[in-house]
Amino acid sequence: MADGKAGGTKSGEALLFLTDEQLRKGIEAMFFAYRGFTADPDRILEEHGYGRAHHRALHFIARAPGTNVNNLLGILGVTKQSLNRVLRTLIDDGLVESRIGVQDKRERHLYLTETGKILEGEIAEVQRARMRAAYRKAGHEAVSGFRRVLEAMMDPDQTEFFNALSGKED
Amino acid sequence: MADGKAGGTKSGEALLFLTDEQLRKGIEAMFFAYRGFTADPDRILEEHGYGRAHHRALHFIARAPGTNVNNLLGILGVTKQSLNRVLRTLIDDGLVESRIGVQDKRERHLYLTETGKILEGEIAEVQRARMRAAYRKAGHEAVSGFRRVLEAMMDPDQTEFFNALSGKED
DNA sequence: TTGGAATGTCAACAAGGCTGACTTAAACTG
DNA sequence: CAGTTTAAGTCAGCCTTGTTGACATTCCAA
Repeated sequence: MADGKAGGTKSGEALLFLTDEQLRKGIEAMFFAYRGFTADPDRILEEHGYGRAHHRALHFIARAPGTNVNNLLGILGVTKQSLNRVLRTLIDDGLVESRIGVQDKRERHLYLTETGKILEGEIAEVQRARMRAAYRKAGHEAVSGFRRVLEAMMDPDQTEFFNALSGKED
Repeated sequence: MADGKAGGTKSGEALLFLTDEQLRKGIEAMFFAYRGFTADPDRILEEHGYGRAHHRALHFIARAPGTNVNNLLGILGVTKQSLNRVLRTLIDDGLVESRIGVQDKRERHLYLTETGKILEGEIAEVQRARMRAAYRKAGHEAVSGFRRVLEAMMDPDQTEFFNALSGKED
């Protein structure tokens, strides 16, 4: 409390003078934007009787086909039991296939079926569409700033997952 | 599908060439960042036996003291029954005060009590701290891009609430 | 061969969304 | 003034998605 505020130091270039008000706007922007971000997927999922948890599973299985359950648990940050319920549904509905590991037969490797790929693709497309539109509205010079702030906001372990998923090149 | 890709056109300045891969990274960044964004508040809330729903109510009451229930419903995008449960708890616990309207006695105007202000302030501070740190890490030129993309991602009605809450000046 | 890891399953529970139905009080309107 | 609409609250019940705890199975590795 006693620290910020006054810019006793040098330049003004590297130092950010962020009022609580500016920070609060950023916070509220995150809140409202996240709602928009999930709105389109939610609509499609609802038609199929699924929720966000199903989407998250589909997304990351699509992203890393053959991933095992433990890895998925780490990424999603939920309990085994919670994920299992969702996964069970997706497997029973024929959207996800669970193959027993070859080297380690305890592990189950997860893949999307053709049906699974269709639904995942449909959802991914509306989500990309919104992202595309947002980038376009904001201007391309906004994109890198957006991404940099988001990455800086993650917890370190989340950042690891994020980077591990990245296809290296951006 | 047949359109994007090839940059047949002029410059390259105004046009964005966004691969699905780049969009996907933005999507995943949103996912992981939002988790970071809520992590600190969640911790504090848990100590008090509250959840995110309580935080959202506290936040917007703090932001717009004297707001009525209907307005809050609009901002939060939940049902009356859902909000009521949370509000009931906060009122019973003495964090929120509900005053009958003067002009319109049907309305209830909501205010934080001193206790409510303390908890809200505590949560707001850790959230601002993370936002501040993220801005600092990302560099100040990233901030405006971040904000512009988020605003562009909102649904129009959410944008309205967002702007209505803003103290005009940024 | 035994300990531990990975997975799955059952049961129970809680938070926080939802819908629908209904009440009360106040305000508005013809 | 009567009737309708609006704001809020409440009751009951449902769903998703998170949580714990207990326990079985499988199978790798020391």
